[in-house]
Amino acid sequence: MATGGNLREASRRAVRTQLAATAQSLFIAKGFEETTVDEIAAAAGISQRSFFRYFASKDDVILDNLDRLSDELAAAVAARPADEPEWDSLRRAFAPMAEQFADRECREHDAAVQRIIEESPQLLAAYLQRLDRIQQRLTEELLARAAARGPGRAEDRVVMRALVGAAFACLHAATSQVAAGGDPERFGLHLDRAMGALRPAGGPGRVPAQSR
Amino acid sequence: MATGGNLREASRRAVRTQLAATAQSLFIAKGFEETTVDEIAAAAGISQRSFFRYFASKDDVILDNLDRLSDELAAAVAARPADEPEWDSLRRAFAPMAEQFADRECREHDAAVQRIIEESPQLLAAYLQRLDRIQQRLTEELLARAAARGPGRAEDRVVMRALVGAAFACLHAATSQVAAGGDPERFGLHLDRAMGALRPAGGPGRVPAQSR
DNA sequence: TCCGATCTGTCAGCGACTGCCAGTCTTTTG
DNA sequence: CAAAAGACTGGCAGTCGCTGACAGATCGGA
Repeated sequence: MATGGNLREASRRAVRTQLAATAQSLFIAKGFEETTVDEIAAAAGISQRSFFRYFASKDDVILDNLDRLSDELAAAVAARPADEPEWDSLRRAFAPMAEQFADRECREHDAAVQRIIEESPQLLAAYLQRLDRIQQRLTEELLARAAARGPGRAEDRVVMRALVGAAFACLHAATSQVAAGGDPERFGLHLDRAMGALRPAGGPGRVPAQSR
Repeated sequence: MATGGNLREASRRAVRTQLAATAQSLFIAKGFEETTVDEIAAAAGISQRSFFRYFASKDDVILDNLDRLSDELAAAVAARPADEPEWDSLRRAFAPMAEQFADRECREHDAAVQRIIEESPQLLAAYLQRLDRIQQRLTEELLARAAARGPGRAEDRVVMRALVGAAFACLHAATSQVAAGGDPERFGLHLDRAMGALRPAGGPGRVPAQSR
């Protein structure tokens, strides 16, 4: 049960990685929508049917990283002190992404992937929808955190959702800038500037209760 | 060129409206993804091929209102004084949508449509992508407005994009709340609370230059 | 009345995606 | 070691969204 399952699991992951790499180079060469699943499968030496056993959809080849990102962000937010302003917790949770863009190796690759995403309306749509799901998850998490701290003002789901959405708007703005030809090295700078400009007021950074 | 084209145009619009109504009732009854284009076309008494002559895609039956919304928002923003803080201009531009939700007639219908959108991942994805395009448009518009006013700090595309995205996050949060079973009448209230809580600081509401 | 523009349905086809079946290969078990 | 169990694969057929091409119907204007 130990080695057997892990070996299978590892093999599966290896094929997935190889498949994703093959697909990405095809996308860069021909464009996302101009590349058929048959071509990807043929280039990887498997059948189309098997492709869909590794990825649930053509989009998934590019976007499955977001599932990992969702877990990382949720963990990063959970690791922050409960009394920290939500905006700062989100900003810190985004930090690893900025570090990744600082790495000269990943930088060009990630920018290329982002360019693929933003060049295809279909992919961009799927991308935004996944970001939306991540926002929902983080909203619930922050909501629970706030409720655990002070059971007085728990009902601000809308404001919390907007706050998380605003933070992701900063992230998306910085990412788009990089994809649109901006220097990838400045990603962290863009993110900091945007999140600094939009930081909600109210004391030293707490989200204000407002109009109640 | 006057009446002829208009008559044709009017007829086309009428068919579109009828088609959209037929499709929406089917979506409400069976769900979006469980309803095929063939069924919609049959229910409307036309061929599938003709359906695609009126709507570019199945999504379009639900989402083509967004094109009109895009124009309305752009016009509303353009009508605001150039020296008004961007956040306030956006807030005012959103006002007509709140009024529409105040109308008891449209309220239930719009909430139902929004529920259809949020219940289908595919539709939600397309919806978010269209919102993204509207944001891009408004960003460029506000950017041009800022550049025309003071040619000093024109290059803040990222911050401006984040600002517009944050405003739409407030809009989306309020809309989702309504779709998720919240009282549609409170839409304007939710929107105001969210936009009040996230209003960027810096003087009386101007977006701060920050870290420069 | 006839001409041309427009609208329509039919058909054929592509691409993403799925269910089903059969064959292969590996792992487990008696 | 052989047999049963299970995972992985390819092929086939079919659905659904969507598109191009063709031909017939319809309608407005000359």
